[in-house]
Amino acid sequence: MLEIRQLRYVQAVAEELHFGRAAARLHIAQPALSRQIQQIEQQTGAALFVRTQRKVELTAAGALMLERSRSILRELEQLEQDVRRAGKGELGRLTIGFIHSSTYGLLPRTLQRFRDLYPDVELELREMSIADQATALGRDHIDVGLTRPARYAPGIETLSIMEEDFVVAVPAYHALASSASTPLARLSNEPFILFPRASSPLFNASILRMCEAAGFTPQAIQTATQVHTVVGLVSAGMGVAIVPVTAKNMQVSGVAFLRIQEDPPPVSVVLAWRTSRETPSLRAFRAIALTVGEEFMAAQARTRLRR
Amino acid sequence: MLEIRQLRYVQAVAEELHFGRAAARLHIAQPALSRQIQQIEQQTGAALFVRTQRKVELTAAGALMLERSRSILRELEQLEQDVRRAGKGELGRLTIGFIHSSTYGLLPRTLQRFRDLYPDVELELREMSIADQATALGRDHIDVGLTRPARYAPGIETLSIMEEDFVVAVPAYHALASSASTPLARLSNEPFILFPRASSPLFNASILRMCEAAGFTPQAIQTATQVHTVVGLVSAGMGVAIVPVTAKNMQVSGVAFLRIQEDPPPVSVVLAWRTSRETPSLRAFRAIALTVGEEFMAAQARTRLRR
DNA sequence: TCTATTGATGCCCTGGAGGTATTACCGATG
DNA sequence: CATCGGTAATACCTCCAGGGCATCAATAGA
Repeated sequence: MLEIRQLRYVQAVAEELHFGRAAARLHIAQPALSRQIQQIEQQTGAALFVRTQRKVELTAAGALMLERSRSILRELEQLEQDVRRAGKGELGRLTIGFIHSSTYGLLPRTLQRFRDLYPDVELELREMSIADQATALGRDHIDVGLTRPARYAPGIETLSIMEEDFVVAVPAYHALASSASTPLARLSNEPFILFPRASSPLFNASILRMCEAAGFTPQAIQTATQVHTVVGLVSAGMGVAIVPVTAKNMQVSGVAFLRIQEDPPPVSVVLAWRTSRETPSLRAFRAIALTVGEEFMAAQARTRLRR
Repeated sequence: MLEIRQLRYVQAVAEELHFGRAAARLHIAQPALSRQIQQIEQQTGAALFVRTQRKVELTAAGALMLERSRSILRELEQLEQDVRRAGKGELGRLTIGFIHSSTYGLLPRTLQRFRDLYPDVELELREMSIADQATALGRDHIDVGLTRPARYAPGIETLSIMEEDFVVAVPAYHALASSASTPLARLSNEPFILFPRASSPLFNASILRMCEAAGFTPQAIQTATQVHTVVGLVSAGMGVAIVPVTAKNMQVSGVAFLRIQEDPPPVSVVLAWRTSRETPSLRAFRAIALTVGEEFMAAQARTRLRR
């Protein structure tokens, strides 16, 4: 089979139409080039050049080979570049699972920054519940999940990229609505909108635990899986709720958010991925998500200090 | 730059996912392959394979390289084949000039046979006068001309591919129309349709010469450049003419053709081309045109014998 | 713990690509 | 017409990168 070297030599001679100059351009001596061309001609059985003593001319076969060689050499160069970029994670495809609540801030900012830095990595986005992401990771349906801590199968690695505080959400007309913060105990007799234990075990357990620490068990009047549904129900006046602070970004009117004076443990947003499917793009995505998470937390801290 | 060998090695390992088997397939030893792959990875800075002790897996960069390598290797193989074919004249493009009279038999049959044998040579056809072909050859506008003997510039080679007899054409109602042949002297008082000396010097001179040998000078009542126009005028009853025998194939009714008893020298059809632009396709075309010409002459001879 | 498998490493060898010197060929030039 | 200049081809030698063989290292499985 033809070698790349041979294509480059043919190209040089065909373009210079002069063995000496072509050899100089290739940084080899003229006899070596002459021999290589001869060998190619022998190998293909086709005369590529007509060497009359005073000039070199292309034959039809030579012209064909020049044209095609150029194209192959271009492709090869492109391939090498692309492999290099793929190795650095600048090229490829990343399928990202994410929970709905991350669409309010964390996800869009991460995506924007990632696209700026790695414009040639195709991103595919899939909104999925925490549980669905766990199984999707196991089946390689997604490369990475933007999700919450949970029990993952072995081989799944997680990285906490941000912790967010819980806040209390009350209807705008509620007596507490104008306060900046409240002890949890003040809510002991309020009707609660809670997360169902089955589908949102993390939120459910965290909230029950903090209420119990405050000395009461919240009375559920309704449950809802997604944070934004819960906030919607609060806005409709059905009751109060404890939600992660990102809920503030959801643009639901008629709801006031209050800091919890007991400072209960925050809830994490994590990235989850399969260790064996680590790719450079994934590493890059992790790094970016982490810094974005840190920025969000810094913003949270500033807000807290201002009050 | 990447070498073809490297692409083939990557492809083999990527497809086998096993260094030992891949090496066997490449007819080299496993250590050599391991080293080559390492070198490629170092050269591109991208990990192509993940070697866990029990199995080999592709990375994203490796998958990319596999796919693109396949395509480049295919192209390269195709290139080598095509160059080989171009060298044998089975591929390329041939621009052919031809005189109008060759369209009745010689040209179509040559083209048909050439296309059968060399289906991948593109043929471009240009009807041109003898003089135009001479200049077109000098300017490389055509690769070969199907024409008549003439004075060509130096560097133009010609090959006679067939000789055709002259015959006499008379209107169907003419007294001679039912004869198979005639001596030229019988035409001494007929009105003649002749070829103009300026644009058809060969026919003009040949006809004048044979008439003079028969003892008379033909009386021109009209001149016309193309054979089929001349025959048309004969059919219209304007006079008689001396034309090459191919005129019989022109499907003009109301004309009778007679052999000339003096057997004057025939006229040639020649191929003309520029020596320096000799290509394999051109050689192939010459060979085919020559055999077709011989077949036509054999057919002429048979016809002559039958009478 | 031992064995089998498989990729990596060390060391040597060789073919072929490349270099230098030279030749062969031809056109130009006085 | 002899000579010179330019150019591709040839002869011969060198050297190195790709390849082979032997072996190691790491891990899974019995």
